[in-house]
Amino acid sequence: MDDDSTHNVFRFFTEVGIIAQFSARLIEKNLPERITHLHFGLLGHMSRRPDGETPQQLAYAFQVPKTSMTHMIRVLEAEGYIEIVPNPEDARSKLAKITPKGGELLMQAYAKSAQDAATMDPPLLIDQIEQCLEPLAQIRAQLDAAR
Amino acid sequence: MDDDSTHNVFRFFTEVGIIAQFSARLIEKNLPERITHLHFGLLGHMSRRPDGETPQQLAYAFQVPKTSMTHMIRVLEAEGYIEIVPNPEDARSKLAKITPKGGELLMQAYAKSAQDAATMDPPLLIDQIEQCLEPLAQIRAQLDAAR
DNA sequence: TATTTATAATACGATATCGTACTAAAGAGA
DNA sequence: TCTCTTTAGTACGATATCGTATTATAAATA
Repeated sequence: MDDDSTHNVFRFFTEVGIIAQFSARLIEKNLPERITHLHFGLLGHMSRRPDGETPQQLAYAFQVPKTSMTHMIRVLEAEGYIEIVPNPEDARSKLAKITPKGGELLMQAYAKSAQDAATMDPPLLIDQIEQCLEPLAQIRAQLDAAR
Repeated sequence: MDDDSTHNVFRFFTEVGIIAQFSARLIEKNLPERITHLHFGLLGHMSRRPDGETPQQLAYAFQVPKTSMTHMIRVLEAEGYIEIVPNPEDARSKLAKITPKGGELLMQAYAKSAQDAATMDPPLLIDQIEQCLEPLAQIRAQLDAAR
């Protein structure tokens, strides 16, 4: 890889890192006290998997250590946004599933954040966002395959 | 903003969040124990500002609370990667400057991470990365202006 | 089957994050 | 100059992160 490409890769990571910070703030502004953007992501993930997922799978999907995931799902369970049930296929394991209250939180935070995003000043650059979407998805898939 | 655009904005934030996680791991793999990708970012930032910056400016630039920045620069100082000197223009304030040892760390971590990035399998999608770079920079600038 | 090895989750402890309250200096206005 | 207000940084405490070691179960193999 030549120096120019290397430089661009680092610039890319820098921009992505800053934008990720901004989006985290945008969403957390519309979430209750102890709930972070990662919890929000977890709820969205689970809402698409009604049979539940194991803590292991969730840790892998969100790229955090297992112990961190243990803590996160405990917070979500303590607040009633998910329930944790035994895994019928493996007695060592568990399944985390979103509850109706969790679904409520997800939808409301989504709606409020969408409203915030829609009323930003200066306005969000929707064209640029849509232009990035496919390449970003490809890059993410590639990084995922490389680990 | 229509439902479709809203959906795309959230998808965009999701992809960006996951890629940011990956890039953080990529870099932290080549950093010493207590040093994170944010410290790496701080060193890069300071290397472009030889006169130093105040903790306040750094907290703003990296979108973290002042108290978090206090802690981060303390770690960097304790390890000798930066030095903290009084701000000659304001006795309440300080200036953080990168040291030669910090410059060393920055360069070595950069070189190692570049090497890792260049040898990934499957290989990094340089074309897609370069294709995103300008729109991402515009989106970041817009988010910056909106806060 | 009995034993060994591998895996899922967690307990625990060290460190990091970040909100609130505080101190000290700067800047504004009488 | 003498308040009054604002601002830069930090102490402190509650909670979060994450590495290491541990427990329980599953899977592999003798």
